[in-house]
Amino acid sequence: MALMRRARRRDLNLENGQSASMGWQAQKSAATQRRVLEAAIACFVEVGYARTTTTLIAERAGLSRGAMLHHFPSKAEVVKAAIDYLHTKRLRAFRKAIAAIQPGNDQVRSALRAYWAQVTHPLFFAFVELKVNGRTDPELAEILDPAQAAFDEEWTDTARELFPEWRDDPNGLETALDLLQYVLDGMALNLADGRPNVHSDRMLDYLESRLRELRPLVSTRAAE
Amino acid sequence: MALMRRARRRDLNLENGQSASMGWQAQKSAATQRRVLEAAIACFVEVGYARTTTTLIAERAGLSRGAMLHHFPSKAEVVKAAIDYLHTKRLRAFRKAIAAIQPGNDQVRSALRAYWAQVTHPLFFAFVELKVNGRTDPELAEILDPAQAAFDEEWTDTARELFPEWRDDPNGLETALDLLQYVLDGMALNLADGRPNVHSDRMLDYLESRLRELRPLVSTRAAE
DNA sequence: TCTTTTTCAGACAGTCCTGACGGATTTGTT
DNA sequence: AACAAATCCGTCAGGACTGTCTGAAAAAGA
Repeated sequence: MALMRRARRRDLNLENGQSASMGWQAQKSAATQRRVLEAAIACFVEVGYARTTTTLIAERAGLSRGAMLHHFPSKAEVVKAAIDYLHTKRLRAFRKAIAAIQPGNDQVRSALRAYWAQVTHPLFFAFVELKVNGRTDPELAEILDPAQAAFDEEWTDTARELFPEWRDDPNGLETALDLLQYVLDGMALNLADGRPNVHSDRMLDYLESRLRELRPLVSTRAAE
Repeated sequence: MALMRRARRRDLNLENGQSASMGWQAQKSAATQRRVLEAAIACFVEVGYARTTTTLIAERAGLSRGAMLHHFPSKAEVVKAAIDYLHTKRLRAFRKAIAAIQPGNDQVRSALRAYWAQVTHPLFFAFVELKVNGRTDPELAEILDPAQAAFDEEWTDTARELFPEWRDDPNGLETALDLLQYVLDGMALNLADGRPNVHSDRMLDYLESRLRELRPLVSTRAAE
């Protein structure tokens, strides 16, 4: 039984759609834990990582601190779980956005917009908070780095699938991906508020042209 | 006299080269204050803004907390003064780098490298710390925003001077400047450690080509 | 030399956060 | 119904940080 509880807790971090399979009261536990994690992430976004206290998280989750500390015995555990949760959430949103890209449509533009949406999403701010604080917090970096690496890998794999014509020019593909990432990250950080403006619109157009330019010519280019 | 002290303190924040003009013992005071501010900035870089405590700053400056609180009556004042100090320091370093660019040399490359040096400098991490924490700390943002704006303005003015041939294409110039800033900021953040690698080198080359491309043709282009 | 001002150091109270504990309530099982 | 376990809550001591206070040392002026 204690074994099942542990398993249950693992499940939450990886998936959160399957609540029917287990008929226990554990559902409530899982729901509570999810509430806590979402509250934690919301705190990262709204008050910053540094000022996120266990009191604040519990309050926001509609829970007492004691109750929260029952599910997550220490603050570090909450943070770790929240990072995993955030990571899967970002990845899921990203996959969804990518899956919506049809081969018939303008793939470059779609991928660009998908990444841009990714980066202007509030969750990205949470990630930035963690990343910046991770620079001076080795313990945090240790949790964060794998997540970041997994996200990057997923992204490049997806890109390779989406643009098979780039297969023979890995250097060009890497350049394009780096360019995309750097520009959008830099833009997201400088825009502070996620609102698009004249700078971001112009830069997105410009960037789109450059990516098109970097892309090898496809033999049958019906989309362009 | 108390009036002079105040004036003296102002002077430090704006300039710190002129210690000969005032023959007072105030020099020691100025030196101490400078030590404090440099210690504060070093703390931002090394342990992050959030974990920077007055105790840590004083310790690092080789001072007692009481002594420090004599010069800066509260932590907020230290932070404010440190930001001003950091700002002038970055600006000075930047001006120096720009001034070294000769019309005869490759101006695009030089300007690019100057900005890149700017962004890989430790002081940039301090700025990032402040910027990110400013997102959720209005009081900090209030101090930071003017400094950032001044820096940007200085940078664009310098660029306008340096590249007069861009006068008739303000949109192109803005695009180029935005591109430069976004790419390098994004790169600096993703590289965490300031070390250049294959990604940064490749991107710098690519970026240089794009900037050249954006630049209007100069009638007498001896430098190219 | 004596006085005044400035600079520096240590000690103090007040506040906040964390983690631990004991008890109450709810849920699942027999 | 009765018992066991899980879930939840309030309180506590310990530690850290900030800001204020008092007093000593050093420098300037008379």
